Amino acid sequence: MNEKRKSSSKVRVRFAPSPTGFLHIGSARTALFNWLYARKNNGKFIIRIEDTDIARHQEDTISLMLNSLKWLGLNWDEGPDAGGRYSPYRQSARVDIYKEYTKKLIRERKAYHCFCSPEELKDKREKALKDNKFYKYDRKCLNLSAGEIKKNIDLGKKYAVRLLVPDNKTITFADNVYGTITVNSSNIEDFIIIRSNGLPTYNFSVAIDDALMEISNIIRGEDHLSNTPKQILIYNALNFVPPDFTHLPMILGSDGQKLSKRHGSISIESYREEGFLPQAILNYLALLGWAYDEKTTIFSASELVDKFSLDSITKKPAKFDYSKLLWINGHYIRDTEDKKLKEVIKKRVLQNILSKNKLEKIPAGHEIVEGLDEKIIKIVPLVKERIKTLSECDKLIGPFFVKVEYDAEIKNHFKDKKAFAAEVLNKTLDSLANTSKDKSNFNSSTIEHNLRQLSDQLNVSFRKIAEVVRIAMWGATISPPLFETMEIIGKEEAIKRLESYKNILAARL
RNA sequence: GGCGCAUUCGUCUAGUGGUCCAGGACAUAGCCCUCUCAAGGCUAAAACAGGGGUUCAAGUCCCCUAUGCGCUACCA
Repeated sequence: MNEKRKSSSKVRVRFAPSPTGFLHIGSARTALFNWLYARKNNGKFIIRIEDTDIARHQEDTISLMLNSLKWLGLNWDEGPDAGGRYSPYRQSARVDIYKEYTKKLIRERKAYHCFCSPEELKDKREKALKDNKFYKYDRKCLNLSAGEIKKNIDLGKKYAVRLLVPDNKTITFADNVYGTITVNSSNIEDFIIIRSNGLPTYNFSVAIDDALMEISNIIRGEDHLSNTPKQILIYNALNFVPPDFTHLPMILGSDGQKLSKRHGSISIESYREEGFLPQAILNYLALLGWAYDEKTTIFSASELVDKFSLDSITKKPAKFDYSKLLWINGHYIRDTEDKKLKEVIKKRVLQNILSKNKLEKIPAGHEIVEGLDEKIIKIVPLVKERIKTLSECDKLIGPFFVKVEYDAEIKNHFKDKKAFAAEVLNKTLDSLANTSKDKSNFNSSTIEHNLRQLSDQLNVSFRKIAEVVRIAMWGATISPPLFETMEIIGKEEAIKRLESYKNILAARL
């Protein structure tokens, strides 16, 4: 057994989730910072699964998390699926290692058997709490003789193993973010390192694995700051050299409370479904607790790698600001090449628009999925700067693919101006009928030209004319640019829609 | 209760003793552009938690208070 971490200067960092659910915002930020540090320093990024709590363990969440990580573009060099020379990368497969070290600690009298039952301990703790007293394990089992221990074990009594924490020693470590942290060991009880089921507790397994896997830098959430002294105690007991520590400020909900489901979506997966781009999420997450300079807010992944530094991480917990994420996502949507956007949008059209509308609702010619690419590539430039998420896009472009629906409000839109609206529709239909049968004549500029003429002719502002046509065309007061939209829909369908709305008006006249 | 950590516009932040009547971004408001909605451009409003020190000089250093958060589990 190698007792000391090799003093190599190689950067090795890890992301160590416990498989209890989706990858959420906070974990993703931790993963990102580890990844950035590894890539920046030509180091290794390692994934380790901390699955020592059988009760909370959910096997299927492992692949869910790994998929989210992949989707974000955070690739790893060693991990449960990738292997590596420090495998296995799952704590459940490393219990023999922990047992080995436990034996050693017991042999050296740095740890001891504890036969106290969880109920007994709980009672003591609650009593202390009730009396407003400081509670610490009373070391009832510390001085059991070898014979007593053997007898208990032979009797089949369950036991846990506790670390013997030295009294009144100063534990100090330098955190890259929070500076020098000092704790007196007397404030730490002899905490359990092995549960009565034989599995290690977090602080024990994490310290051993980080040491054995030669992790050079630990980058994790601030909630672990108070755990660090305990882990240092373990490093010391085992003669391991502690790594470099960096604790990241927490990410909180808008109310300053711990980010949770109450605050809306917290899993990366749900952001993906909502239509956020991975680079937008990465960019936003990087800005939570880190800043490069006084003005830059947009960073590509490679710029982040290039500019990232542990020194510029802030201490203050950050509130998650959904509207800023939205803005960044909108930026990246605008920034994406049309061709690439077309692919993502196409997927969503097939999944969310065409599949959710029954065939009979889709007008003739629109159920055909061929020609979809050509159509979407024309739509992309019309919508890319008006959407902040892809799910907004779904809503905006629906009528390109599916029959328009006019709801009650839209049907009533022209209340006392029905005659005017009807006139606009009639004149527009006329001019469409008069234009050559040649379909190439049905393009945005001639459409616009005709409508502008109509505006002059009726002496009505152009926007009022456009409003009528828009509502007929889109069943909504907002739409992508009208004339380009009509060109994409095609003359035949455009005429149909003008007539449908005309009939609605007629019915109400 | 004990221990630890934090505190600059509503939000994310810049700021490492003078260059800060505190800079940027999101959000908000107004104007411009405009076929709607956006996008874009311009402008506005908006902060050093409070109190004591140290210093010629404090957002920046020290102390106290307040508030918030974390740990205090046979969770991680």
